[in-house]
Amino acid sequence: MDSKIVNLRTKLNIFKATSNGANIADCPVRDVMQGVNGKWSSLLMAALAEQPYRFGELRRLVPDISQRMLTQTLHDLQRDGFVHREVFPTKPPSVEYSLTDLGRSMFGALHQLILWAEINHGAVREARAAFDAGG
Amino acid sequence: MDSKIVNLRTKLNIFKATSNGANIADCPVRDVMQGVNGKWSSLLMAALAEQPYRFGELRRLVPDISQRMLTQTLHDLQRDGFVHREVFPTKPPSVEYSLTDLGRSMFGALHQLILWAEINHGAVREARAAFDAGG
DNA sequence: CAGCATCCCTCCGGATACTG
DNA sequence: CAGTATCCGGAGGGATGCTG
Repeated sequence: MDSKIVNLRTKLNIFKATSNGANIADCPVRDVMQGVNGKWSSLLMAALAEQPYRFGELRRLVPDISQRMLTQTLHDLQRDGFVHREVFPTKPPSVEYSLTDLGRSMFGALHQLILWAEINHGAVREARAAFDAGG
Repeated sequence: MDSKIVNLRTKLNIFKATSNGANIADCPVRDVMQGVNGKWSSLLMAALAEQPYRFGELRRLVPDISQRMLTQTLHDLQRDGFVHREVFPTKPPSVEYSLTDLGRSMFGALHQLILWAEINHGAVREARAAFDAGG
């Protein structure tokens, strides 16, 4: 048993949240994970980790995101301090999105998960197939 | 610009998915992230990374999860090959859940994000407060 | 170009009651 | 103890149309 993990649970109250009148924000994991939880968040983080992009460019990069969800997800990422939004008063106006320092820091961790997903994608698919086949 | 990340996008088609007739499973990030995306998945992974637990123990560890969601999330994690489910034919029966090798491997990456969340929770909350206050 | 507003619907997930 | 079954409200998210 990894003592670091036990310490993590004990010290940070990973599991305690809304019970006993506490707010969900008291649980760092749940609170911060909500940023990653969105259907598009990690995808947009990966895109902006590459380089800054404008609104329309992001739409083209992620063809099947609706403009509503793009707006909303970028807004949420901005609110969490991960994304910086810069408006250039050109005509027509253009808006550029980029990662903040906090965003880059967060993506450093998220990146590990993305790399893992790429490497082990096949294993996960096989596990699913086996599960669906035999039980 | 990090060439590794550019390579990631190009090579793995992070952003392409359901367009041009492809399945979402063609995008490793989206496909695997769905496991993490669940409201309870990462929490249960963290719990089981600590040690194997039985159904009722998990309920007590995560007081505000409904038994429906606990069943369903464990089922999904099992299907993805992250969690092993072992039934002991005792009376009354007991079921133990533990991480598989694949699950432990995945949690290695997820753990980075959890640690990040703990360390930077304050920064995220401050960013939100600032955003909500001034825009 | 970069969005906000509106409508609408799916499905996530909670509450409750019942089984092996 | 460890689940299934059913009902149901609300958030998530798509489609469309309009603005600065």
